[in-house]
Amino acid sequence: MDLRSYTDQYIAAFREDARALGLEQVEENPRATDECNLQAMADMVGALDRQGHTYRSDGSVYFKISTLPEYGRLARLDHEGMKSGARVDADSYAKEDARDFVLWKATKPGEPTWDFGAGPGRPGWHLECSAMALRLLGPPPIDIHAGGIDLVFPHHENEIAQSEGATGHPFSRFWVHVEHLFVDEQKMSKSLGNTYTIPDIVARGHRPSAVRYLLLSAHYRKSLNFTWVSLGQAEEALRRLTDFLSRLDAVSRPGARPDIAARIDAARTAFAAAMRDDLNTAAALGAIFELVRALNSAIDAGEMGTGDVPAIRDAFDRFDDVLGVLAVRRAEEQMPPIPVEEIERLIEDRHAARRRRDFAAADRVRDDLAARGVLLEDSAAGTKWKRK
RNA sequence: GGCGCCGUCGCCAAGUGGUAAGGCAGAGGUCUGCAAAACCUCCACCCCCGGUUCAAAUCCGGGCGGCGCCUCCA
Repeated sequence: MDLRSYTDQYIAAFREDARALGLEQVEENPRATDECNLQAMADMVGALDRQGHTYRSDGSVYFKISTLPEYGRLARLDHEGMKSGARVDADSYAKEDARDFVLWKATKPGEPTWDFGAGPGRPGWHLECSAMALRLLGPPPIDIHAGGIDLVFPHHENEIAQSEGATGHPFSRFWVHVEHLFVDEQKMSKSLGNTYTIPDIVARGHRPSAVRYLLLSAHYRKSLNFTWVSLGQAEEALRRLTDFLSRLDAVSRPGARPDIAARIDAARTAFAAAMRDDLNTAAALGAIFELVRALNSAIDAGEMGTGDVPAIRDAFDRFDDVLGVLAVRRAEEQMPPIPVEEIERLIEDRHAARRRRDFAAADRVRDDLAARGVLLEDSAAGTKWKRK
Protein backbone atom coordinates (compact mmCIF):
# COMPACT_ATOMS: atom_id res chain seq x y z
CA MET A 1 0.00 0.00 0.00
CA ASP A 2 1.38 3.40 -0.90
CA LEU A 3 1.58 6.24 1.57
CA ARG A 4 -1.36 8.10 0.14
CA SER A 5 -3.76 5.15 0.32
CA TYR A 6 -2.59 4.46 3.83
CA THR A 7 -3.30 7.96 5.08
CA ASP A 8 -6.56 8.10 3.10
CA GLN A 9 -7.98 5.50 5.45
CA TYR A 10 -7.43 7.75 8.43
CA ILE A 11 -8.76 10.82 6.73
CA ALA A 12 -11.90 8.91 5.80
CA ALA A 13 -12.33 7.60 9.34
CA PHE A 14 -11.82 11.06 10.76
CA ARG A 15 -14.41 12.53 8.41
CA GLU A 16 -16.92 9.86 9.34
CA ASP A 17 -16.43 10.42 13.07
CA ALA A 18 -16.61 14.17 12.62
CA ARG A 19 -19.87 13.76 10.74
CA ALA A 20 -21.29 11.54 13.51
CA LEU A 21 -20.39 14.18 16.09
CA GLY A 22 -21.93 16.94 14.03
CA LEU A 23 -18.70 18.79 13.34
CA GLU A 24 -18.65 21.09 10.38
CA GLN A 25 -16.76 19.67 7.49
CA VAL A 26 -13.25 21.05 7.16
CA GLU A 27 -12.29 22.91 4.02
CA GLU A 28 -8.81 21.43 3.80
CA ASN A 29 -7.02 18.27 4.84
CA PRO A 30 -3.48 19.27 3.96
CA ARG A 31 -0.88 16.52 3.70
CA ALA A 32 2.69 17.23 4.59
CA THR A 33 3.92 15.13 1.70
CA ASP A 34 1.98 16.92 -1.05
CA GLU A 35 4.32 18.81 -3.35
CA CYS A 36 2.73 22.19 -2.75
CA ASN A 37 3.26 21.77 0.99
CA LEU A 38 6.80 20.43 0.72
CA GLN A 39 7.55 23.42 -1.47
CA ALA A 40 6.04 25.78 1.10
CA MET A 41 8.21 24.19 3.79
CA ALA A 42 11.36 24.45 1.71
CA ASP A 43 10.52 28.09 0.98
CA MET A 44 10.10 28.73 4.68
CA VAL A 45 13.51 27.20 5.38
CA GLY A 46 14.90 29.49 2.69
CA ALA A 47 13.31 32.53 4.29
CA LEU A 48 14.68 31.53 7.69
CA ASP A 49 18.11 31.10 6.11
CA ARG A 50 17.99 34.62 4.74
CA GLN A 51 16.99 36.00 8.11
CA GLY A 52 19.92 34.25 9.74
CA HIS A 53 17.83 31.92 11.92
CA THR A 54 19.32 28.63 10.73
CA TYR A 55 22.45 26.55 10.64
CA ARG A 56 23.29 23.20 9.10
CA SER A 57 24.78 20.18 10.75
CA ASP A 58 25.20 16.68 9.33
CA GLY A 59 22.90 17.55 6.43
CA SER A 60 20.04 18.69 8.68
CA VAL A 61 18.82 22.27 9.05
CA TYR A 62 18.27 23.62 12.57
CA PHE A 63 16.54 26.66 13.96
CA LYS A 64 18.90 28.76 16.04
CA ILE A 65 16.84 29.86 18.99
CA SER A 66 19.35 32.39 20.22
CA THR A 67 18.45 34.52 17.16
CA LEU A 68 14.90 35.02 18.40
CA PRO A 69 14.76 36.77 21.78
CA GLU A 70 10.98 36.38 21.96
CA TYR A 71 11.26 32.61 21.95
CA GLY A 72 9.39 30.95 24.81
CA ARG A 73 6.88 33.69 25.49
CA LEU A 74 3.80 31.56 24.83
CA ALA A 75 4.91 28.82 27.20
CA ARG A 76 6.37 31.35 29.66
CA LEU A 77 9.62 29.48 29.52
CA ASP A 78 12.46 30.24 31.83
CA HIS A 79 15.49 30.03 29.57
CA GLU A 80 17.93 29.62 32.41
CA GLY A 81 15.85 26.85 33.91
CA MET A 82 15.67 25.08 30.58
CA LYS A 83 19.40 25.00 30.18
CA SER A 84 19.80 23.16 33.43
CA GLY A 85 16.92 20.84 32.68
CA ALA A 86 17.52 17.22 33.48
CA ARG A 87 16.93 15.64 30.13
CA VAL A 88 18.37 17.81 27.42
CA ASP A 89 21.69 16.04 27.41
CA ALA A 90 19.94 12.84 26.36
CA ASP A 91 19.79 14.33 22.90
CA SER A 92 22.21 12.70 20.52
CA TYR A 93 21.82 15.16 17.66
CA ALA A 94 24.43 17.64 16.64
CA LYS A 95 22.72 20.79 17.83
CA GLU A 96 24.61 23.87 18.89
CA ASP A 97 22.21 24.52 21.72
CA ALA A 98 19.95 22.06 23.47
CA ARG A 99 16.95 24.26 22.78
CA ASP A 100 17.46 24.38 19.02
CA PHE A 101 15.14 22.23 16.97
CA VAL A 102 15.34 20.63 13.57
CA LEU A 103 13.60 22.20 10.59
CA TRP A 104 14.63 19.74 7.92
CA LYS A 105 16.06 16.31 8.65
CA ALA A 106 18.84 14.85 6.55
CA THR A 107 18.02 11.75 4.52
CA LYS A 108 18.38 8.47 6.34
CA PRO A 109 18.71 5.16 4.51
CA GLY A 110 15.34 3.49 4.06
CA GLU A 111 13.32 6.65 4.79
CA PRO A 112 11.34 8.68 2.30
CA THR A 113 13.22 11.73 1.07
CA TRP A 114 12.40 14.87 -0.86
CA ASP A 115 14.36 17.84 -2.12
CA PHE A 116 12.50 21.07 -2.78
CA GLY A 117 15.41 23.34 -2.07
CA ALA A 118 16.26 22.66 1.55
CA GLY A 119 18.48 19.70 0.69
CA PRO A 120 17.55 16.02 0.49
CA GLY A 121 15.57 14.85 3.50
CA ARG A 122 12.22 15.20 5.17
CA PRO A 123 10.37 17.81 7.21
CA GLY A 124 11.02 18.35 10.90
CA TRP A 125 8.04 17.83 13.10
CA HIS A 126 7.00 21.48 13.45
CA LEU A 127 7.73 22.90 10.04
CA GLU A 128 4.75 21.47 8.23
CA CYS A 129 2.27 23.16 10.55
CA SER A 130 3.72 26.61 10.06
CA ALA A 131 4.13 26.23 6.32
CA MET A 132 0.71 24.71 5.66
CA ALA A 133 -1.13 27.08 8.00
CA LEU A 134 0.37 30.12 6.34
CA ARG A 135 -0.09 28.72 2.84
CA LEU A 136 -3.80 28.06 3.44
CA LEU A 137 -4.74 30.73 5.98
CA GLY A 138 -2.14 33.43 5.46
CA PRO A 139 -0.93 36.07 5.22
CA PRO A 140 -0.03 36.23 8.90
CA PRO A 141 -1.36 36.64 11.42
CA ILE A 142 -3.93 33.88 11.28
CA ASP A 143 -6.89 34.51 13.60
CA ILE A 144 -6.95 31.55 15.95
CA HIS A 145 -4.60 28.66 16.50
CA ALA A 146 -6.03 25.91 18.68
CA GLY A 147 -4.62 22.73 20.11
CA GLY A 148 -4.11 20.63 23.19
CA ILE A 149 -2.35 22.11 26.20
CA ASP A 150 0.41 19.53 25.82
CA LEU A 151 1.41 21.12 22.51
CA VAL A 152 2.19 24.55 23.93
CA PHE A 153 5.78 23.52 24.32
CA PRO A 154 7.57 22.74 22.21
CA HIS A 155 5.28 22.42 19.22
CA HIS A 156 3.42 25.72 19.23
CA GLU A 157 6.40 27.63 20.50
CA ASN A 158 8.40 26.31 17.56
CA GLU A 159 5.63 27.06 15.10
CA ILE A 160 5.76 30.65 16.30
CA ALA A 161 9.55 30.74 15.95
CA GLN A 162 9.43 29.41 12.40
CA SER A 163 6.56 31.57 11.22
CA GLU A 164 7.66 34.80 12.82
CA GLY A 165 11.29 34.22 11.96
CA ALA A 166 10.38 33.66 8.32
CA THR A 167 7.76 36.35 7.83
CA GLY A 168 8.61 38.99 10.42
CA HIS A 169 4.91 39.12 11.39
CA PRO A 170 3.03 37.72 14.37
CA PHE A 171 1.85 34.19 13.64
CA SER A 172 -1.55 34.00 15.37
CA ARG A 173 -3.77 36.57 17.03
CA PHE A 174 -5.17 34.07 19.54
CA TRP A 175 -4.14 30.75 20.96
CA VAL A 176 -6.79 28.44 22.32
CA HIS A 177 -5.57 25.48 24.30
CA VAL A 178 -7.83 22.73 25.57
CA GLU A 179 -7.01 20.66 28.62
CA HIS A 180 -6.57 16.93 28.36
CA LEU A 181 -9.18 14.31 27.89
CA PHE A 182 -8.58 11.52 30.37
CA VAL A 183 -9.84 7.98 30.31
CA ASP A 184 -10.19 6.38 33.70
CA GLU A 185 -7.87 8.95 35.26
CA GLN A 186 -5.17 8.61 32.59
CA LYS A 187 -4.45 10.99 29.76
CA MET A 188 -6.02 9.62 26.59
CA SER A 189 -3.26 9.12 24.09
CA LYS A 190 -2.29 6.96 21.19
CA SER A 191 0.93 5.90 22.86
CA LEU A 192 -0.89 4.66 25.97
CA GLY A 193 -3.43 2.87 23.84
CA ASN A 194 -6.31 3.95 26.05
CA THR A 195 -8.33 5.50 23.27
CA TYR A 196 -11.92 4.95 22.27
CA THR A 197 -13.13 5.67 18.78
CA ILE A 198 -16.62 6.76 17.90
CA PRO A 199 -17.35 3.29 16.48
CA ASP A 200 -16.20 1.81 19.81
CA ILE A 201 -18.67 4.00 21.62
CA VAL A 202 -21.51 3.13 19.28
CA ALA A 203 -20.65 -0.56 19.65
CA ARG A 204 -21.16 -0.13 23.40
CA GLY A 205 -24.68 1.08 22.77
CA HIS A 206 -24.00 4.79 23.25
CA ARG A 207 -24.68 7.61 20.86
CA PRO A 208 -22.37 10.23 19.38
CA SER A 209 -24.78 12.93 20.57
CA ALA A 210 -24.07 11.84 24.15
CA VAL A 211 -20.34 12.20 23.52
CA ARG A 212 -20.87 15.68 22.20
CA TYR A 213 -22.99 16.57 25.22
CA LEU A 214 -20.40 15.16 27.60
CA LEU A 215 -17.67 17.26 26.01
CA LEU A 216 -19.86 20.35 26.29
CA SER A 217 -20.66 19.68 29.94
CA ALA A 218 -17.22 20.76 31.15
CA HIS A 219 -15.23 23.88 30.43
CA TYR A 220 -12.69 23.42 27.66
CA ARG A 221 -9.80 24.55 29.83
CA LYS A 222 -10.46 21.92 32.47
CA SER A 223 -9.48 18.33 32.01
CA LEU A 224 -12.35 15.96 31.46
CA ASN A 225 -12.21 12.40 32.69
CA PHE A 226 -14.16 10.16 30.34
CA THR A 227 -15.96 7.25 31.98
CA TRP A 228 -18.85 5.13 30.81
CA VAL A 229 -20.77 6.32 33.84
CA SER A 230 -20.45 9.96 32.92
CA LEU A 231 -21.33 9.17 29.31
CA GLY A 232 -24.52 7.53 30.57
CA GLN A 233 -25.27 10.61 32.67
CA ALA A 234 -24.75 12.80 29.62
CA GLU A 235 -27.18 10.60 27.73
CA GLU A 236 -29.84 11.11 30.40
CA ALA A 237 -29.29 14.84 30.59
CA LEU A 238 -29.61 15.20 26.84
CA ARG A 239 -32.74 13.08 26.94
CA ARG A 240 -34.31 15.55 29.34
CA LEU A 241 -33.82 18.24 26.72
CA THR A 242 -35.24 16.24 23.84
CA ASP A 243 -38.16 14.97 25.95
CA PHE A 244 -39.02 18.55 26.73
CA LEU A 245 -38.95 19.56 23.08
CA SER A 246 -41.21 16.72 22.10
CA ARG A 247 -43.67 17.70 24.85
CA LEU A 248 -44.18 20.97 23.01
CA ASP A 249 -46.01 19.07 20.26
CA ALA A 250 -48.82 18.31 22.69
CA VAL A 251 -49.44 21.92 23.71
CA SER A 252 -52.92 22.72 22.45
CA ARG A 253 -54.26 25.73 24.38
CA PRO A 254 -54.56 28.87 22.32
CA GLY A 255 -52.77 32.07 23.15
CA ALA A 256 -49.42 33.10 24.55
CA ARG A 257 -48.19 34.18 27.97
CA PRO A 258 -45.99 37.19 28.58
CA ASP A 259 -44.29 35.51 31.54
CA ILE A 260 -43.16 32.71 29.26
CA ALA A 261 -41.67 35.20 26.86
CA ALA A 262 -39.86 36.78 29.80
CA ARG A 263 -38.51 33.40 30.87
CA ILE A 264 -37.19 32.70 27.41
CA ASP A 265 -35.60 36.09 27.27
CA ALA A 266 -33.85 35.61 30.60
CA ALA A 267 -32.51 32.24 29.51
CA ARG A 268 -31.20 33.61 26.24
CA THR A 269 -29.45 36.41 28.08
CA ALA A 270 -27.90 34.00 30.59
CA PHE A 271 -26.85 31.62 27.83
CA ALA A 272 -25.16 34.37 25.84
CA ALA A 273 -23.41 35.73 28.92
CA ALA A 274 -22.02 32.30 29.75
CA MET A 275 -20.75 31.74 26.23
CA ARG A 276 -19.22 35.19 26.16
CA ASP A 277 -17.35 34.29 29.32
CA ASP A 278 -14.64 32.26 27.62
CA LEU A 279 -17.09 29.74 26.18
CA ASN A 280 -18.51 28.58 29.48
CA THR A 281 -20.62 25.82 27.97
CA ALA A 282 -21.34 24.21 31.35
CA ALA A 283 -22.91 27.39 32.67
CA ALA A 284 -24.75 27.88 29.38
CA LEU A 285 -26.28 24.42 29.70
CA GLY A 286 -27.33 25.33 33.24
CA ALA A 287 -29.32 28.26 31.85
CA ILE A 288 -31.07 25.94 29.40
CA PHE A 289 -32.05 23.47 32.10
CA GLU A 290 -33.47 26.20 34.29
CA LEU A 291 -35.61 27.25 31.37
CA VAL A 292 -36.69 23.67 30.78
CA ARG A 293 -37.88 23.25 34.34
CA ALA A 294 -39.83 26.51 34.25
CA LEU A 295 -41.47 25.61 30.94
CA ASN A 296 -42.23 22.01 31.91
CA SER A 297 -43.87 23.43 34.98
CA ALA A 298 -45.91 25.81 32.85
CA ILE A 299 -47.05 22.96 30.61
CA ASP A 300 -48.16 20.94 33.65
CA ALA A 301 -50.06 23.92 34.99
CA GLY A 302 -51.75 24.50 31.64
CA GLU A 303 -50.14 27.90 31.46
CA MET A 304 -48.55 27.54 28.05
CA GLY A 305 -50.32 28.26 24.78
CA THR A 306 -49.63 27.32 21.20
CA GLY A 307 -48.65 30.92 20.66
CA ASP A 308 -45.67 30.41 22.99
CA VAL A 309 -44.29 27.39 21.18
CA PRO A 310 -42.65 29.06 18.17
CA ALA A 311 -40.64 31.38 20.41
CA ILE A 312 -39.52 28.43 22.52
CA ARG A 313 -38.47 26.44 19.49
CA ASP A 314 -36.65 29.44 18.14
CA ALA A 315 -34.75 29.88 21.40
CA PHE A 316 -33.67 26.25 21.35
CA ASP A 317 -32.65 26.54 17.72
CA ARG A 318 -30.45 29.49 18.67
CA PHE A 319 -28.94 27.57 21.59
CA ASP A 320 -28.22 24.70 19.28
CA ASP A 321 -26.71 26.93 16.63
CA VAL A 322 -23.96 27.26 19.21
CA LEU A 323 -23.95 23.84 20.88
CA GLY A 324 -24.89 21.70 17.89
CA VAL A 325 -25.94 18.80 20.05
CA LEU A 326 -29.70 18.67 19.45
CA ALA A 327 -29.12 18.57 15.71
CA VAL A 328 -26.93 15.51 16.13
CA ARG A 329 -29.57 13.89 18.28
CA ARG A 330 -32.26 14.66 15.70
CA ALA A 331 -30.20 13.07 12.96
CA GLU A 332 -29.85 9.95 15.11
CA GLU A 333 -33.60 9.86 15.72
CA GLN A 334 -34.13 9.76 11.96
CA MET A 335 -32.63 6.28 12.04
CA PRO A 336 -34.57 4.25 14.62
CA PRO A 337 -33.62 0.61 15.11
CA ILE A 338 -37.07 -0.42 13.84
CA PRO A 339 -38.84 1.00 10.76
CA VAL A 340 -41.15 3.84 11.69
CA GLU A 341 -44.15 2.20 9.95
CA GLU A 342 -43.71 -0.89 12.09
CA ILE A 343 -43.47 1.16 15.28
CA GLU A 344 -46.65 3.02 14.37
CA ARG A 345 -48.47 -0.21 13.54
CA LEU A 346 -47.48 -1.74 16.89
CA ILE A 347 -48.61 1.39 18.71
CA GLU A 348 -52.01 0.96 17.02
CA ASP A 349 -52.13 -2.71 18.05
CA ARG A 350 -51.37 -1.68 21.60
CA HIS A 351 -54.08 0.96 21.58
CA ALA A 352 -56.58 -1.65 20.49
CA ALA A 353 -55.48 -3.90 23.33
CA ARG A 354 -55.78 -1.07 25.83
CA ARG A 355 -59.24 -0.18 24.61
CA ARG A 356 -60.42 -3.68 25.36
CA ARG A 357 -58.52 -3.42 28.67
CA ASP A 358 -56.20 -6.26 27.75
CA PHE A 359 -53.29 -4.67 29.59
CA ALA A 360 -51.17 -7.80 29.47
CA ALA A 361 -51.17 -7.71 25.68
CA ALA A 362 -50.57 -3.96 25.69
CA ASP A 363 -47.63 -4.30 28.03
CA ARG A 364 -46.22 -7.09 25.92
CA VAL A 365 -46.09 -4.79 22.89
CA ARG A 366 -44.36 -2.10 24.92
CA ASP A 367 -41.86 -4.54 26.41
CA ASP A 368 -41.05 -6.06 23.03
CA LEU A 369 -40.40 -2.65 21.54
CA ALA A 370 -38.25 -1.70 24.52
CA ALA A 371 -36.20 -4.83 24.04
CA ARG A 372 -35.65 -3.74 20.45
CA GLY A 373 -34.58 -0.23 21.47
CA VAL A 374 -37.78 1.80 21.24
CA LEU A 375 -39.55 3.29 24.26
CA LEU A 376 -43.22 4.24 24.41
CA GLU A 377 -44.76 6.95 26.54
CA ASP A 378 -48.49 7.52 26.97
CA SER A 379 -49.97 10.89 27.65
CA ALA A 380 -53.31 12.62 27.26
CA ALA A 381 -52.23 13.70 23.81
CA GLY A 382 -51.44 10.17 22.65
CA THR A 383 -48.52 7.78 22.62
CA LYS A 384 -45.02 8.95 21.74
CA TRP A 385 -42.06 6.78 20.88
CA LYS A 386 -38.37 7.47 21.18
CA ARG A 387 -35.12 5.60 20.85
CA LYS A 388 -33.77 4.02 23.96
C1' G B 1 14.75 20.58 39.60
C1' G B 2 11.87 24.37 36.05
C1' C B 3 6.98 25.91 34.14
C1' G B 4 1.76 25.08 34.60
C1' C B 5 -3.15 22.92 35.92
C1' C B 6 -6.57 20.73 39.32
C1' G B 7 -9.05 19.29 44.34
C1' U B 8 -17.00 22.09 45.13
C1' C B 9 -23.07 16.85 47.21
C1' G B 10 -22.76 9.36 45.90
C1' C B 11 -21.27 10.68 40.36
C1' C B 12 -20.63 14.78 36.52
C1' A B 13 -20.08 20.08 36.87
C1' A B 14 -20.69 25.98 37.12
C1' G B 15 -19.30 29.63 40.46
C1' U B 16 -12.54 33.74 41.31
C1' G B 17 -14.81 38.70 47.55
C1' G B 18 -21.28 39.26 49.45
C1' U B 19 -23.04 34.18 51.92
C1' A B 20 -23.05 27.40 47.09
C1' A B 21 -26.23 27.21 39.28
C1' G B 22 -27.37 22.93 36.57
C1' G B 23 -27.43 17.56 35.24
C1' C B 24 -27.31 12.25 36.74
C1' A B 25 -28.42 9.01 40.76
C1' G B 26 -31.41 8.62 45.46
C1' A B 27 -35.83 9.43 49.13
C1' G B 28 -41.00 10.97 49.75
C1' G B 29 -45.37 12.83 47.19
C1' U B 30 -48.83 14.28 42.73
C1' C B 31 -50.44 12.26 37.98
C1' U B 32 -51.09 7.20 35.47
C1' G B 33 -54.54 0.64 34.16
C1' C B 34 -49.30 -0.09 34.90
C1' A B 35 -44.99 2.16 33.18
C1' A B 36 -42.49 6.36 31.31
C1' A B 37 -42.23 11.49 31.18
C1' A B 38 -43.34 15.80 34.02
C1' C B 39 -44.06 18.59 38.49
C1' C B 40 -43.48 19.48 44.05
C1' U B 41 -40.48 18.55 48.50
C1' C B 42 -35.76 16.72 50.48
C1' C B 43 -30.35 15.98 49.65
C1' A B 44 -22.97 20.54 50.37
C1' C B 45 -20.37 24.95 56.09
C1' C B 46 -16.65 23.91 48.85
C1' C B 47 -9.07 18.74 50.75
C1' C B 48 -6.51 20.56 55.52
C1' C B 49 -4.17 24.54 58.67
C1' G B 50 -3.15 29.59 59.29
C1' G B 51 -3.78 34.81 57.58
C1' U B 52 -6.21 39.33 55.20
C1' U B 53 -11.34 41.34 55.28
C1' C B 54 -17.42 43.79 57.94
C1' A B 55 -17.64 39.44 54.57
C1' A B 56 -13.50 33.97 51.59
C1' A B 57 -15.27 28.04 47.82
C1' U B 58 -13.28 32.54 45.81
C1' C B 59 -7.43 36.65 47.89
C1' C B 60 -2.42 35.52 50.53
C1' G B 61 0.97 31.87 53.05
C1' G B 62 1.94 26.76 54.34
C1' G B 63 0.60 21.72 53.88
C1' C B 64 -1.74 17.15 51.70
C1' G B 65 -3.46 14.71 47.29
C1' G B 66 -3.95 14.18 41.80
C1' C B 67 -2.20 15.58 36.86
C1' G B 68 0.35 17.87 32.44
C1' C B 69 4.69 19.80 29.77
C1' C B 70 10.05 20.16 30.09
C1' U B 71 11.53 13.34 24.60
C1' C B 72 12.96 13.99 16.84
C1' C B 73 4.80 10.88 18.53
C1' A B 74 2.89 14.98 15.74
